[in-house]
Amino acid sequence: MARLRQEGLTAREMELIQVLWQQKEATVEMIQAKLPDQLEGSTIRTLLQIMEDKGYVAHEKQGRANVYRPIIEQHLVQSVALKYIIRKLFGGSAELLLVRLVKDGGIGLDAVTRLCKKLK
Amino acid sequence: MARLRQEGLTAREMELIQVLWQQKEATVEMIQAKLPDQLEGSTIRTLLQIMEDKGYVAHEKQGRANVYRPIIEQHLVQSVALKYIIRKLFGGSAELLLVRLVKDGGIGLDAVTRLCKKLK
DNA sequence: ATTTATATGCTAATTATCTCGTATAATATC
DNA sequence: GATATTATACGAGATAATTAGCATATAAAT
Repeated sequence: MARLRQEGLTAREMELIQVLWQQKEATVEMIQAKLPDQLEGSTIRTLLQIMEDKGYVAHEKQGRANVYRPIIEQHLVQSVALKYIIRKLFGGSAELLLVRLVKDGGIGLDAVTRLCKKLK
Repeated sequence: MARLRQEGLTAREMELIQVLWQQKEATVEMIQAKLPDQLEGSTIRTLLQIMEDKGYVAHEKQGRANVYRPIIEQHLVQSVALKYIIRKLFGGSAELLLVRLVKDGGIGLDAVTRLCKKLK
């Protein structure tokens, strides 16, 4: 039976591709070392395969190992995720999200101010 | 075997509790009407039961129907979601999230500035 | 060239999430 | 009080996500 998967990245897949964004490219072994949880190589390989099917990563052989690299820009995935939670949890208001971010202390007010100046 | 569930809200559960936040309280039927997808009442009831077990909603009988209400504040769930995607997609940097938000045009620079002043 | 080591690709199991059917209980109606 | 109605609670199956075992292939070493 044909496995039907969601088009987007799952939670675990996001963890993997984040490593790829940081490292530009990586082998299974390198990814394994960077992950928060300890996963078997075969597990990581399965996920990479799925992500490749979905069109998020590509690989080429180098020596006997596969070297994987992301083929989608990080900011695209970020944008999609942001839009999603703004709509689902903040009633469509990005401003409310920002307010929440500041109030939570996730970002300092000075940091916001600094950003304002830099982008002006 | 004892079903072990994650502590947080799943995607579908968030949809339901969103309705409860908006309506303050609601019956299964009311929730059903507000949902984007068409779900059977029994499905919604199952989800509500799970959410009640997790401690997110409570209910009381009114007539023959259960009336459900959220017992967790919306901003708490918002915070958790924000932390989640900051960690998963922005390498732990809330600043980067803000930059992306502005660059995407999700929030105007003037709005950020205005917020800066207001919170100062 | 043969051996050794190890990464791969396949397959399958496990866990989690989502969904609904149906028997039961509770309410309303007559 | 008997009957019809309808929401509930339970159980269970379907779908999706996560995980890893293992036979095979192949690069590297001698």
